[in-house]
Amino acid sequence: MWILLVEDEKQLANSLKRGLEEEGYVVEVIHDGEEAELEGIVNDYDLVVLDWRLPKRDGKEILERWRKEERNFPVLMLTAMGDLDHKISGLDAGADDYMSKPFSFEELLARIRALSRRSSDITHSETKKVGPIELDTRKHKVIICGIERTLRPKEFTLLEILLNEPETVFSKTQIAERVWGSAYYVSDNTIEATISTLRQKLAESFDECEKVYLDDHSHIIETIRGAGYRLNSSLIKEGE
Amino acid sequence: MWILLVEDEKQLANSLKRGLEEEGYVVEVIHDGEEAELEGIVNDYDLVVLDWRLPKRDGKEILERWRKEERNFPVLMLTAMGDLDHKISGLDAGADDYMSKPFSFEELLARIRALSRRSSDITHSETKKVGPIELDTRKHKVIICGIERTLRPKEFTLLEILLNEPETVFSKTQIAERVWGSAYYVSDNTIEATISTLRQKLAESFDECEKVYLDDHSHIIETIRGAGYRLNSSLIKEGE
DNA sequence: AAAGGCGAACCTTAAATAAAGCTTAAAACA
DNA sequence: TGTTTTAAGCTTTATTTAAGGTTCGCCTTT
Repeated sequence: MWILLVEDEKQLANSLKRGLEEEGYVVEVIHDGEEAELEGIVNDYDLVVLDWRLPKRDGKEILERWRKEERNFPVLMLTAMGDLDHKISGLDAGADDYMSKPFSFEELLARIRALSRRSSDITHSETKKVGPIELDTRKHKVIICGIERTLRPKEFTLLEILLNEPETVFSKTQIAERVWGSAYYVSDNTIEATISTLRQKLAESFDECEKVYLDDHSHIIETIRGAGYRLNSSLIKEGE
Repeated sequence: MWILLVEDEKQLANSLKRGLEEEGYVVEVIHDGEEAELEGIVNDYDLVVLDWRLPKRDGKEILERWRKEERNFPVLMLTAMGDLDHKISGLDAGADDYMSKPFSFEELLARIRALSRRSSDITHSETKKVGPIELDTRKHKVIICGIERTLRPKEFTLLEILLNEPETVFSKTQIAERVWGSAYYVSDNTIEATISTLRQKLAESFDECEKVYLDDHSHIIETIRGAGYRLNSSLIKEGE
């Protein structure tokens, strides 16, 4: 989760940054309106916290520019207490939520969580299907030839990634970042072990299947030596 | 079920809030028109109870603004006795029902139930039935194989959520938001404890049942580790 | 050009560790 | 008073680590 925090009061900005980082967010702080506008156009943040009163550019201008450029990240605006006109104009300009200063950090956190979930709910489709493998995110299950099977959380997310972009090879680093949140503390062996158990479960399901998709069911996830892993490509074509 | 109650008489507002919370609704009270307008734009309530005579903004302005923003929650307006003009203008502005003050709490409840039922056919019918489990929304009771049992508000709402979408796995966050109104001050343990007592009550009821649905009645609500909870799927198919 | 050897990358399994969830009673709330 | 939340110890399950085993590509040798 990558958050841009636009706030000119440096002390406030820093304490928020620290707090958010402790919660596991990646936070970039910008104190200045012009710079914020540019960064927002260039980068695709997951969420922006935007102070409404800023030097050089005010929040409204910035936000309108972003929306014109089709930057659709959720924006949480910070306004002065009781500043009603600004709140309304902010919502008109495309802000998704507002908070009046002063606010508690807990409340900020809650709203950030709510906003990021709201936007991810929309993009996340319910079921994902590639060939004979179907993933039901809502039920948290894989379905192979109609046979259901529950996976453990890490296995599930890993498979989800591979299914999302079949044909793509995912490196260990990419997998670590997307399943574990960071590549930093995850050893290669951890990933290998997870791949291994996932493969076994998939193979078992395919064994029960009437139609034969592959000679060797242990290769539903292919290893590309030195590069990473991907879904077996013959599976993709076959199933469609 | 998340209700916004906009009412400037603080004493009335508080007693209504308490009553509705005892019924298992999550209630947010706002005493002031301006703030109500904003909150209604930002949040997606399931229903709004809106006093028509308010300081700073009147009900009509607020409601018109909401409808312009495509906030389509049902709105129940509260008007002064005999105030016919306001009733008409309110219904024109997009209110779904009205009540004249003074009213009885029971009547308010009845209308809230009617409105929420109307707006989403699935969510709030009088009784809900999934397999052998039947829910009496009005009395806060579960009926299992004809045997009634009263649940506490939190237990009831939680079960209601699971019954509403059987097969779906609900995360702790989702449960917290829908039963407690917000996820951030509810600890995991609170949810676990509620699940635990709910499970025990359900198990006791199933024990008295002649027909056997499950081997182990403590698993009527299944845990999907790392993902959340859902109704036992074998129960669903069996009962239909 | 084939055979053999070597090292890096990868696999597998079980054991150790860590995390998630359960339950009960007691405290706090309303 | 009845309901909800917290706390603590406990159980279950998931994840990581560790160790030894494969496989593959590459380089050397013949």
